[in-house]
This record gives sequence, C-alpha cells and structure tokens, in this order.
Amino acid sequence: MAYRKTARTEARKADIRRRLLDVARDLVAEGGFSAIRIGTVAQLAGVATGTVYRYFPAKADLSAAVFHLVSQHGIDVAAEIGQSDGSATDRLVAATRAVTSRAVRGRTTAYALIAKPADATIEAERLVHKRALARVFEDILNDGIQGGEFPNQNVEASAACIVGAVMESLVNPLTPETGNIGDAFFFDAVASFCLRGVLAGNSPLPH
Amino acid sequence: MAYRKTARTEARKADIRRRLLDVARDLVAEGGFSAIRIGTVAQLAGVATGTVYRYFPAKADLSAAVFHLVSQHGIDVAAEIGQSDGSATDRLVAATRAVTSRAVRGRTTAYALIAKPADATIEAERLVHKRALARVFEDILNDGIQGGEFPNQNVEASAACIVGAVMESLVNPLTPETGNIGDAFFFDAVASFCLRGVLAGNSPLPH
Amino acid sequence: MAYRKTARTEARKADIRRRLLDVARDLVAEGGFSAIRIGTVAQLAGVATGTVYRYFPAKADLSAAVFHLVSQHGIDVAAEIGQSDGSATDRLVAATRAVTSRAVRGRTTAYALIAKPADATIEAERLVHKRALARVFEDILNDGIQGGEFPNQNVEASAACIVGAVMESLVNPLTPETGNIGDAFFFDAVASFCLRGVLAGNSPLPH
Amino acid sequence: MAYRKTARTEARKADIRRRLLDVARDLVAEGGFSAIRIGTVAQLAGVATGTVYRYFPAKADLSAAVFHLVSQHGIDVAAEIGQSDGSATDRLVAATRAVTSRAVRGRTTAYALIAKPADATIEAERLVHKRALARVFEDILNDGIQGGEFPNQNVEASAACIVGAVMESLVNPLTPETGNIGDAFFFDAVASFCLRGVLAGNSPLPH
DNA sequence: CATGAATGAGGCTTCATTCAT
DNA sequence: GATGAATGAAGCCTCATTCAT
Repeated sequence: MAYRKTARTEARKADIRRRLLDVARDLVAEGGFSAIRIGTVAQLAGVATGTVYRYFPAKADLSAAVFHLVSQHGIDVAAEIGQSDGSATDRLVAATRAVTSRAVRGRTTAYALIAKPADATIEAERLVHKRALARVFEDILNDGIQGGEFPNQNVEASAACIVGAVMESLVNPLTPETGNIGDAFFFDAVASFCLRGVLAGNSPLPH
Repeated sequence: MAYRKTARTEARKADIRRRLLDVARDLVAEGGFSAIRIGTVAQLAGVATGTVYRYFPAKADLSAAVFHLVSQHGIDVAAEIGQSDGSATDRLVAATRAVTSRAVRGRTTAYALIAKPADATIEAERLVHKRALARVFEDILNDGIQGGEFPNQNVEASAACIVGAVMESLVNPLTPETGNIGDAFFFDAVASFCLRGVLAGNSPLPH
Repeated sequence: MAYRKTARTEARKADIRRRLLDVARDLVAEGGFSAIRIGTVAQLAGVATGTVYRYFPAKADLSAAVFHLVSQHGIDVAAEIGQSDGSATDRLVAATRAVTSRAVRGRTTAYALIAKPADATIEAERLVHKRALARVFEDILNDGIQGGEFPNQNVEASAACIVGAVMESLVNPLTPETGNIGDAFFFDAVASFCLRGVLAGNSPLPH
Repeated sequence: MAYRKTARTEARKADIRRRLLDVARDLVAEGGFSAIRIGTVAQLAGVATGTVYRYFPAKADLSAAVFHLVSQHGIDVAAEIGQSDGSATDRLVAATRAVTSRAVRGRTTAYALIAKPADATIEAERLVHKRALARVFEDILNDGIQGGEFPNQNVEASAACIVGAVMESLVNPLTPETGNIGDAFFFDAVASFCLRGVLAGNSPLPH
C-alpha cells in the first residue's frame, strides 16, 4: 500500500513536471523565452503558482529545462545519425537535413534557441546546445577526414559554420517575398552548401 | 533671445544623443538589449530620466536606434566591399572577413544582434539587418555567377548559409577550451568554408 | 491542503476588498476621484500595492467600483420610494428628500459624483448614475400623470430639472455665508420647488 | 517712440495672453480642465513653454483664468437680462433661456464648469461662478416677490434649484435615445419648469 | 504536498516647472 | 522678454517569489 502510494505519487509528480514543461514550451514557441510567466505556466498546467516552485527552484531553472527539452531532441537525432553507419558524407547531409527539417514546425521555438534570453541561466544552456550540435558535426568531420572522404581542415571552424548555416536557415524569418526560403529545395541547397564547404578542404584564400 | 539653432545648442543636443546611444550600446554589449533601462541609461549619460524621452519617444525607439547603430557599420563595410572592384571571390572573402573581424571587439554586442529581444521593435530591426547582410552576399554571388566565377546555385540559400556561418563564428561564445575559436586562423577557415560552399555549385546530394 | 474556499479565506478576501473600497471612498470624499492613488489606497488599507490589482485590474476599475458604491445607495433608496405605495406627490417629495438628505454627510463625495473625472471609465458610470436617478423620477411623474395628480408635461425635461435641482442642492458648496444652505428648511424648499414645477403643468411661457 | 514701442509691446502681450486663453479654452472644451497641458497650450499658441509662465505664474492660474473666461460671458448675459426692464417673469424665463441656449455649442465646456477639477484653485473659481449665476436669479426672484409677481419663498433654494435645473439640462449628456433632450422644446420645458417652481410659492409639502 | 493570496521591488512614462542662453 | 531643453518627482502596473493555510 505504501509502495503503491509512492508509485502513484511519483507518477503524479512526473506528470505535473511534464505538464509544466509542455506548457512552458508552448509559451516559448509562441513568444520566446521571455513569454514564460510562472503564473501563466501554473494556470495552464492546472496547478497553483507555488507548486511550480516545488519542481523548479526558480524561473531560470524552468527556462533552462525547457531549453534543454526543446533542444535535446534535435541533438539526439543528429547525434544518432552521426554515429550511424554509412559514409561521413551521407551522415553529414543526413544530420544537416535532420536539423533543418525541424524548421517546418516550431520555427519560433527553434528561433528562441539561438536567442539571447535575459536570463543568464539560459545563456549557459544555449552554449551547451550549440556545443553539442557542433560536436556532432565535428565527429562526422573527423570520421570523414580519417576515412579519406574529406580533406584535412579546421574542424571546429567547419563545424561552427555548419551549425551557423543550419541555424540561420532553420530560423530564418527572412522577408516573405524571398519565396523559396523554407521549402525542401532550400534545405537541400543548405545541405549542399555545407557539404561543399567541407569537401574541398582548406583551399588557399586570396591574399 | 532664444537658443540659436546653429550654436552650441545643437552640438550639445547631438552630444547628448550620442552619449545616450553610447551608454545604451555599452549596456547592450554587457547584457544584451534587455539590459537597457531608461533610468540606467539616463544616469550613466549624466542626464535626467525625462531627458531620454526628449531624444527617444519610448524605450523601444532607443533600443532600435542602438540596434541600428551597432549593426549599420558592419553592413556598410560589407556593402562597400561588395561593390568594390575585384573578383567576386576576392570580394566574398573580404566581406566575410570584414564581418567576422568585428567579433574581436563587441562579441556580446554582435551576439545581441541576432538575439530575439522581447521588444517587437527590435525584432523588425533585426530582420532588416540580416536581410541587408544577406543581400550584400547575394549581390556578390550573382556577380560571380554572371562572371563565370561561381557555378549556378541557389543564391538565397548560399547567402543565408554565409550569413549563418559568419554570424555563428562572429558571435560564437563557444566554450573557452575551444582554443583557437576567435583568432585569425579561425576566421580564415570560416571564409574558406564559405568560399568552398559557393565555388562547387549545387553538387548532387546523396539520395 | 489548500485554502478552503468557504473558510476565513473568503471572509478575508471580502474584507480586503471592502477595505480597499472604503479607503478609496474616503479619498474621494476628501479630494474627488483624482485623489485615488493606488499606492495610497494600498497603504491605507494595509496591503501591498500589487494586492490592489488582485481585486481591481486597473485603477479605472477601482474608481468605477467606488463610484458605484457611492452612488448606488442613493439610487436604491430613491427607487424604492418611487415604487412604494402612496400618491405620486408623496413619492416625489420623499424621493427628493431622500436624495438631498444625503448631502448632510459626504458633500464632497456627492459632489464628485457629478464631477467630470479624467477617467473615461468613470464618465460612463456617471451617466448610468444620473440616468438611473432620472428614471426614478420619470416613473413617478408618469404615474402621477396617469393618475391625474400631475398635468401632462415633458417628463424627461421635468425629471432632468429635478435631478439638476436636487444635485445642485445636494452638492452645493455655495459660499459659507449663505447661511441656511444645507439645513432641513433648505431641502424642504428644494422639494417644494420641484413639486411646484411638476404640479402646474406646461404653462405657456411669455413670448 | 518709446511710447509706441511700449504700446506695441503691450498689444503683443495682450495678444499672447489672449491666444493662450483661447487655446486652453479649446482644450477644456474637448477634454475638460484636466486636458490642459502647459506644453500643449504653449505649442498651440505658438510660444515657448516658458513663456506661458510669464503670463500665468502656475498652471492653476491659467486654469482659473480659463474658467473665468468661459463662465463670465454666460454670467454677464444673464446678469444683463436680470437687470433689464420687463416683468420678473419675463426676465426669469429670458435668463434661463440665455443660459440653456449656450448648450448648443460648448456642451463639454459647460460641463467642465460644474466638474470638480483636480485643482483646488479651480474649485474656488467654480464656486464664484455658481454663486454669480445664483445671484442673478436671486435678484430676479426678489424683484418678482417685491413686485407681487411671485409669492414669498426661499429665494436661495429656488435660485439654487434653477441653477441646478439649468445646469443639468445644459450639460446633460443623457443617453442618446432620450430623443428630445437638447432641442428647443426641451429647453422651453426647462424654463417652464423653473417658472412654475417659483410661481406657486412655498406650497405646503405633504407631511 | 498543494494552494493561491500577498508581497514589493522595479520599470516605463508623464508633465509642471526651472533656467541657461 | 522669449526660448525650449532639462529636470525629476510621482504615478501606474508587472511579476518572481514567499508563506500561512
């Protein structure tokens, strides 16, 4: 009985935590991290304001957790692809596509990921996210270089460029008339750009 | 009989405006746009709170002006390079370098440029900034394609990738241990990556 | 486990709300509606500033509530008299007296009722108040006309005149030396004036 | 020469003062006394902010002057009628009409006259205005009583009632559907009401 | 453990008034 | 005298956090 009660309690706790995160994520998707209000989160999750503080010591922690929640999936998918079988080229393109395809849904959320929130806690989380994503690509690049697929190059720079290119296209709310921004061809072109960037190696720059 | 418009008065006004912008810019450089407090700006600029409103109708306008101030120079430099003589390749590299070199000073400021501020006014300004930068690269790319330097490609996608790559490296506050992030070699590698990305053209992607 | 809705909590809430209204009413009584300061109200009521916003979404709502509180009683009393038994004449005089007698206490408050506050919300409330009072008299007048007590007349005009006469005497802060202003004889004279105004009917005007 | 200069200067000063008052009056007509902003007045009058303070030591003084300006004309007209030839009855009706007919234009202004402004200075001015108007009617009433036209009565009360009735109809922004409020018949009915009120004398009240 | 009312510091903005030019 | 930029007190409102129930 005691066990059951604990089990049920634990499940309930996990459920509330999940609901809080879900609600907060939705708010972020609509208005960025600054849209998170403890009171609003509590209300939408169906709990009292104070209850939020049982699960997250401070607003910053909730924000960070949301950030993690939102960003982790993309990282996981990319990382899985990075460690899968296949040529480094294939994996690079696949990982790139995996990240960009998330732009279809959650453009605002993705955008918030690279946003600078007022909160320093999120800033730290953001770094972790970018770093994680960069590492996925670094691993792929190192694999490719060792396997002879890619020429030797500044792996960190290339990875940063890929992350930047991918992010930019992912969150790109460029002016509407830009037309093909956002469709599959666009993301293909992005993947293509990244692939070319790593394929040719460190070609000598003019001057 | 009255303040003479051409006299010291105008100079003083310009000076105050400048001081307000400078102070606000410094605050942004330290803590992003959300760090702008009207009261703080006034105090640091040595004027009264109300005086700020003589120069900027609302906080959003001050923020937007700071954004413009901070971003315009980079755009101007890049645009000038984009329209200078020389091969498209040279110009692309030079423009890329011009933007990235700004990361040396004002890393945080540059970072704030791509941040999503709570204020809708800044958001609009941010779009203008990104679009302006992208257009510089689009022009260079089109020039290069027409001149036969670059193969045909999705110009918007390539430009977006370049902006993204450049931005990422520009604002990259990646973890400190990354070592060479931020030095000249790193930015060379970024420029190199971007150049390669546009040189090879739309190579067929796997699958 | 939680606040019980039926417990002291509700009483406490009602108490705070009441205290806020009381305090605000006192301020109005002293200095008119413009004397309402959220901070002052909170302080005098013994709560924090933010607490006021828990009970009234904005200052305008508090003001409106005070207006309603202050005006409703007079309306209620007058309306009750208007619908009581007795001749229309009796009711007219009684209603008139009921309203005027409120001038004894709360002269300033009553005065504020017909004041034009800066706030549009109150303005609307004020119209409702005057209209309600006018309707009370219109009903009495119509009753009296149908019953043959009063001659036919412009009911709206007469009612407006009564309201005006009553209001004027009610809020009349005429110069102190006027002596008998404010005493029972004065209000009798007012009631008498109103009664005569409706008794004679629309006598032909000169010219 | 010195004389001329002074003359012109004086004229200019009077002109500015007049313009300030006109502008302020217009503002009051639109939004009541609280709509007076020193800055706005200065701008609309075509002078500098500080100049206003050369003509009126403080905002309260400007407000009071506007009040006087706005109210005095009505008083003057009514007073003139009150002291003209003709029966007291005629004069009473004429004075009543003179005041009510001002409702056609400047309803808002008239309304502001009986409004309680935040400023205590205006409050005093308002009393003077009402008292002046009341005295006009008191004079007429006393004349009429002495001449046998009106029965003996509480002159102050009757005068207050007349002022109230007149004011009410003058400023009455009753609900739109009230129809005939505001037209000539309505004001006739008001005049008629006031006349009846004073004609019958202090008839005994029920109870 | 949950509740949600209460807290109060903090931010933006307005505007009457002053004073150097 | 006129100017109008500068002043700064004061007011409204938000929202993260606490704590008695």
